[in-house]
Amino acid sequence: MLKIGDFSKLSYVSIKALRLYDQKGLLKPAQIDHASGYRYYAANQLARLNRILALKDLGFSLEQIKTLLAEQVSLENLQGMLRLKQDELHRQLKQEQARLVRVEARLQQIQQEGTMPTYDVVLKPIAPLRVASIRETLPDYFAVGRLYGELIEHLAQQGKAERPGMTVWHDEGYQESNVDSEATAILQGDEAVKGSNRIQIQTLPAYDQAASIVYQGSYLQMPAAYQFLIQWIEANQMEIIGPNREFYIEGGVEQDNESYITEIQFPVAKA
Amino acid sequence: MLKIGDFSKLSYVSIKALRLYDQKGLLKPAQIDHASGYRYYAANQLARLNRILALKDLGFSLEQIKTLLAEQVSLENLQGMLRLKQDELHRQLKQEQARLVRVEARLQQIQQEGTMPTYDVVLKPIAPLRVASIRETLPDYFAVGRLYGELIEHLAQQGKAERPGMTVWHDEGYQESNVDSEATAILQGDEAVKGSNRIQIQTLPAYDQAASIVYQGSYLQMPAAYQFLIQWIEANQMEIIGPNREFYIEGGVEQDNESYITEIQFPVAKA
DNA sequence: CCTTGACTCTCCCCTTGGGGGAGGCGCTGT
DNA sequence: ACAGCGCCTCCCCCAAGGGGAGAGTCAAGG
Repeated sequence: MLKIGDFSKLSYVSIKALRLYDQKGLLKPAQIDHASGYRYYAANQLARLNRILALKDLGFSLEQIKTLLAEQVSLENLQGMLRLKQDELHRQLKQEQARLVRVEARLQQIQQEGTMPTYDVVLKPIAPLRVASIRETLPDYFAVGRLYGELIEHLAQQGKAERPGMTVWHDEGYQESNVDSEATAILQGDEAVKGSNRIQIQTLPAYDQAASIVYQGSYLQMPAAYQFLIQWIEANQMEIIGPNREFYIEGGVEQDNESYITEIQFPVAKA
Repeated sequence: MLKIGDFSKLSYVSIKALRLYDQKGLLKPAQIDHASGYRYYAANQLARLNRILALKDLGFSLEQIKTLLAEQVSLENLQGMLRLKQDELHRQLKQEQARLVRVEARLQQIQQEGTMPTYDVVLKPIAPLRVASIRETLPDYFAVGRLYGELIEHLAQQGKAERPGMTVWHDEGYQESNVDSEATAILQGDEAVKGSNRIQIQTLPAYDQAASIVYQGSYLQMPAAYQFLIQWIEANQMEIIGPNREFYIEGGVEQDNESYITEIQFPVAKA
């Protein structure tokens, strides 16, 4: 019979951990002195402890190990849990690799710019979005303002207030002219709003991932932000899988207001 | 000014997290109503929040992000932290890959054996070890018992009790005869013990990693455990980088006592 | 103006796998 | 018999929030 300290040295497992495994029911000492509370381990419990360590090393939690060590666990269960863990590790591995790429991309940006990058790209999921919208091909990007005028007026006719605006740009890449634009007003949950022959009520699709940045400044300088975002997407080996969106978080009709805040989103997926 | 709920929806960050970032000093609301305690955020704080999210996504802790966001952080510091993170991610990646290999190896074992494997391989570091030892080339593995007799007698002459025994097998691979064997008695910390012309006092080298299993049973059946361990080492793409050791955790002079417990260790490194 | 329902506040407990330490006995060697 | 270490339980701590209680606040409709 070994006292906990001896067993700890033998197994390279801390006394604290051994007591925890006792408490969690993973490895009860072979004997416990009821008067003193001292734990006494048998040398052959080292085998069970080693099994625990091996499973822990495979990435299982103590709770999972407990079920894996239960007598009644079937071979299929065992294999199932291992396969699950295998999948999980696979996914984690890919995630970590992507993370590494992102760190490297940021290092490169710093190298090039000589300072902390101006923008920060965030990946986020995009939920489906109910909107009222007008889609039209316009001579240039700035002409979209007129469509918002129409939208606001349409809502006002139904006694509705102005809504946050968002533009969907349907073209792939930059257009000198003939810009396929969709101006939208974002609707709440299940709010009833009527459309018209120019104005459509629709639900925009969700995307698993979008790369987004928040841009503060005049609309005139926005192409630089676009360029940054598109470079980031390329550097991180992703591809654009849908039309991009512009959310006007704080905005208005002037072109060169430096305090305007806009969020640009590109739906993306790992290439 | 946005209330915390609006800011949360805008940023896809939970209210709980926003309050935490406030408390930790990462992102203080632009304004706080002193009477009600309500937090009010400005839209342009979204940029800072996005920077926080981006850095978090790179794997930094909130504390690290706080220092990274401090105004006085220099470009070198920034690059340094990113490089460090890059290294860390590299190491983690390799570890995860090794873990995945181990899961796959275990799945294969189960496939072959049709049951939970008999042994569990544990990787552990090996500390330097002070021993009294006799090294000799013996006719076979079992002959090592005689050397322990000598060791015990030698210790007894100095008024010392018996010590836990351990054998170092210096040959690479299995030997039919002429087994280069070293029987050792493990000494405590800095205990003074004299050697002799046959008995050496020495400190055995440390190893970063050893693959070990605990074997319970007769010495006669031990080769099966050896085979298992060596297969595991191969399956996990490691190589043996030193002589293996046998610790007699519970043992004696009989050959076929089924309750004997032995730990087998092979120093290894990633191939 | 009042009420109601949706928001928000602080405070507390919970998660994993133990680490650190306090205060109080137990074991062992001399 | 005593000293010194070993062991016990109990409590608090880590990161990054999640869940919920109880109480106060805000905005809109009647």
